[in-house]
Amino acid sequence: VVSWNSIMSAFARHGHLDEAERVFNEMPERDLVSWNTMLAPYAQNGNITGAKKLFDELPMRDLVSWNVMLTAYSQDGHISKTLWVFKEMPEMSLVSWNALLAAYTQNADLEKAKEIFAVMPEHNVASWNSILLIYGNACEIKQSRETFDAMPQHNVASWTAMLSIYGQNGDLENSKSCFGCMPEKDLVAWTAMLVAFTHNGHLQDAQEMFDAMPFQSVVPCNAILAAYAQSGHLMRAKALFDSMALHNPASWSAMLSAYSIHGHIDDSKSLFMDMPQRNLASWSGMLQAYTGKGHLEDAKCTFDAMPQHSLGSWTSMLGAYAQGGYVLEAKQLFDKMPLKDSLAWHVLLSGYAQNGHVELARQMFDSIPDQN
RNA sequence: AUUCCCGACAAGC
Repeated sequence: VVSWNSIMSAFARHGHLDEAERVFNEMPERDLVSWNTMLAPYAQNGNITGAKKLFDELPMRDLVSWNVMLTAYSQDGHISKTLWVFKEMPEMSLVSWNALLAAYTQNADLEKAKEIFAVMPEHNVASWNSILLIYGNACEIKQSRETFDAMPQHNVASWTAMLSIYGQNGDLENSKSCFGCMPEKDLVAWTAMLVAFTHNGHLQDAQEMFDAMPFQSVVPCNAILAAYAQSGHLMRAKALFDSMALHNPASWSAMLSAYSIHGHIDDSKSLFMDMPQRNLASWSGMLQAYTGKGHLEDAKCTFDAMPQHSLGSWTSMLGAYAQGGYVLEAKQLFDKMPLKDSLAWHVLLSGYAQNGHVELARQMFDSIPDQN
């Protein structure tokens, strides 16, 4: 069984889930490890429903199975579900506590995270890493650094987290020195350094990282692709996109939104048609292509065809009507919005104002709940 | 390296 399990997990590690499943189906006998090996990728890919479904089908469950389920929720920041599983599980380990802690980190809930950290029976590097991250996400760089200095050990994740935090705050020098100090550099570390460069507008340095990187993966490709795309190097971005062996949803949406933002509607459209699956970001990207150029008919068709809407898609459509002077349509759409944030009010109001509907604008202004 | 915890990627907000 152990050999079969090893083969399975090797496939799963490299993303060949279909192969892993084939092995699972073919093996003469299966133990809990086999089942858990099948379960884990669901959590790692953020497929909560898939994880839950398989979890419910498990013939037996051990601590690992429960932990996998716990992290499936935790990674998505579902606090209530995470807590529910945490309370439901028959026993828990340090891993379980860390997963719970990570859920609060996802939610940027510093107070709760500190509370959990204080009550958990023991800590390891992963627990400390969560704390330094949560400070970093709250822009408490000093606290983050103090945590880093105070923790008993560091691993690659600690160094990489610190590197990214500096990068997010524009401190490239410290990012670079983290990268230099790391005893071991893996794919994630390299990518984090690359991203620190792209997010701070250092395309050249990013490209050098990319070229020097001893690993290859879709993630760093996406990062550099997005950097080129955003800065208007569309040909270069497209060439990179075409050369990539693998595309994930992030690759598609980086490319699509670049076309849309820069007004290349036809390219947006053909890319959109080529997409193997479309998520909310894809639809929004396509919508943005039309609204940005005032193609109201196409925009509306796209909007109506969307399987789901976000606040952003509503506002985008609303803005297109308002900018085009179609205040009636704008108002109708506005009334249908299930949720109206201040941006939506603002967009509609500006639409009235810019098109000379002073009286309507005034009436609208008076009915705004939050008039700042 | 038989399965579980922490760090990297797109876009909107």
